[in-house]
Amino acid sequence: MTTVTLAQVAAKAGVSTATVSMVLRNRGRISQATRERVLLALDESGYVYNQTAANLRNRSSNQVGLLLHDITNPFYGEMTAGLSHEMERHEMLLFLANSEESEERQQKFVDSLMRNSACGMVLCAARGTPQAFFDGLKRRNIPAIMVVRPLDDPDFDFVGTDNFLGSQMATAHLLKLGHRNIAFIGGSLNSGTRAQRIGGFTSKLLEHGVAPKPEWIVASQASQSDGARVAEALFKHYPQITAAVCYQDIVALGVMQTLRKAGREPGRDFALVGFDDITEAALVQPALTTVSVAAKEIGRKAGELLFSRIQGNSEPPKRIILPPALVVRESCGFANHAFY
Amino acid sequence: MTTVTLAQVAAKAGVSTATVSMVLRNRGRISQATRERVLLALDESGYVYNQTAANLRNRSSNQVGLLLHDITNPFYGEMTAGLSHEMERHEMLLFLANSEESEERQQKFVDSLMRNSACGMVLCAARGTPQAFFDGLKRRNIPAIMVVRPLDDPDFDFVGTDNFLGSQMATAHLLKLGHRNIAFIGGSLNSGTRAQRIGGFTSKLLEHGVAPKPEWIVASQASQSDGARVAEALFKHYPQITAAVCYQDIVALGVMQTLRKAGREPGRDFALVGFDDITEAALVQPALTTVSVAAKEIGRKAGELLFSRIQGNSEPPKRIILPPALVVRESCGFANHAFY
DNA sequence: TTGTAAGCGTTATCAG
DNA sequence: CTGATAACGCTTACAA
Repeated sequence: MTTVTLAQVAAKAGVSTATVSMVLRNRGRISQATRERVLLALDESGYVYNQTAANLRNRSSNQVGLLLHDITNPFYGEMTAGLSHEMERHEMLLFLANSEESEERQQKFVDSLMRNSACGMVLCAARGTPQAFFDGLKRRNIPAIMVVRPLDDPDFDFVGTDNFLGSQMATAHLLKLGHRNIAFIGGSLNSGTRAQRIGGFTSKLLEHGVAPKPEWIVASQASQSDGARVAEALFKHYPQITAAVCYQDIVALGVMQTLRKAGREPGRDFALVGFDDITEAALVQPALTTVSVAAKEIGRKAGELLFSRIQGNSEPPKRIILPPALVVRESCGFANHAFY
Repeated sequence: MTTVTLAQVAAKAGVSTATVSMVLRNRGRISQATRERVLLALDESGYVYNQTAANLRNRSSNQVGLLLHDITNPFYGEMTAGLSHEMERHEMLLFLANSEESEERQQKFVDSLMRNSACGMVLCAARGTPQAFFDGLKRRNIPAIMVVRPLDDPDFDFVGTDNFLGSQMATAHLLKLGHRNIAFIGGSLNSGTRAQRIGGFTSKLLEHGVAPKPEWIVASQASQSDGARVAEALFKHYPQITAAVCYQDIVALGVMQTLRKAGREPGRDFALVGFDDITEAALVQPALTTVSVAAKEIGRKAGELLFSRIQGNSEPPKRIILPPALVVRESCGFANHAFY
């Protein structure tokens, strides 16, 4: 496997490397005749452009990183698809890493990106990442967009959704349907996203004169089984609960199981709203009413913003908050008198 | 942002670049004294290794590509996690691309990998990829591991599961339970994976003296709703069917819906086996008996094999076929007298 | 044990 | 419009 170089193509075409380079990149003025000669030589030689050499020379690159904490979560799968699509449009390559919430792996990935002179990155930082990590990133001076997990450092661009508003919409929906005994199920205790969603939940309850009960706000892991487990304990103590806002769709699916096991049919005997609008939400029976946060769109927007930063856009840091939408399906009953 | 180079570190430490390079890579014999001096200079200067320059010089790289057709499919999410983890162990970076079944995007990604001198790749090729694509890949002479979708080209390494055997296990299970009128539901018509699974299905039927009925083998898209739709038509024509092997778990979930709609309870009036063992399989009611294919393990194994190829392992192409396992749950009745 | 210097394959500057 | 040639930052014979 001999690699064909520009010089070899140039020799073959009887021109200089400078000329070949210019033809390749459509720069400068090249006569039609030589251009064709070069193109032919290029074609015949089976030349493959060496991006590494170009990057070294240009002190630049076309590679960006994406750091997630859990790629197996369908939400992040969607987001990755959106970002990947956007990067592809710009002929950029996407490095992927999965921190699995390990701060060490996260740091290693970022270091690796620096060594490989990536030109930017999109991060959904591991839970509990210390400020030092972000400070280090700033010192590096490389475009970095934070996504999904809210961050209070105002120096970074951020793309996410309005958790507060989404949760308010879900809660308002249940209230309009007449529910008063509403629980909030799911999320981990130290999650900022969860804090925002709980904020939306309780504020909307209060707005309607309903006092939030702390005992009815329970955490769970991001899995169907843990959602089911947690809901079981909750409903045993408080059978008067008739509705719930769930932190995530997968948790809502678990809650559905628990309800059925107790002989209560979701959508008839109990109203349930989820969060995320994952694919399964539309497919399950009854179809899950949920707050859609457009994961793909977050990926796309993050990609767009990252690209503009790479291009040199130096406006002050932005916070792009995508509006959530309430997707009314069947899990709160077949009522369709919700106007918001 | 001035980039610190080896030369600058060398100057600072009062040694040559060769010395710094050797210290950095723990090569050659360096006296303890100078090593320490260099380490100090390295530290004080905030030096960042330039992998690009090293790669150019070495005509190598530490970057591999992963091409999928649908990253939003949970199965591939799992697989990606397995591969990513394995690559990380070897300090390699992973490029990700999502072909969305587009042959053009797939080709673009591979070309891009070549330009960036990736040192290997893992591919789950788009459906209907022409042989020319694979031939082109061979000419490139770069380690490439195919995964999941069976390929009849014997020149490539392959990691996947034994669809034939898995399907046989599922079918045998139903036969042992006494079923004779068994359908096969799901998969797209031009899928090689499906062909293998159908092969296992029919061969096992024949082994037990049951003639496979072509009308009872129906295709569907990879969604719960289409599984439901397809099953509905099937059961209307052939109410005598009492069991089914499904191409995928999600299809099986759709079939469950259809059964219930017709007043038949899965696990009691009808026996159902799925394929994939997705998370939902364990959680649905009745829990789905299914063939497990260990997506994460496929990713891990593919990574392992790729790494060995990159290291120069030139044994003939391998086919790593991970053994499927029948996970008996409740959707075929609560019988537990299956011994295989 | 350490230094010198010639590449790796591009790009860009400057002549011609 | 085209050609020489000096970088880009690192590695590695080969010298010293």
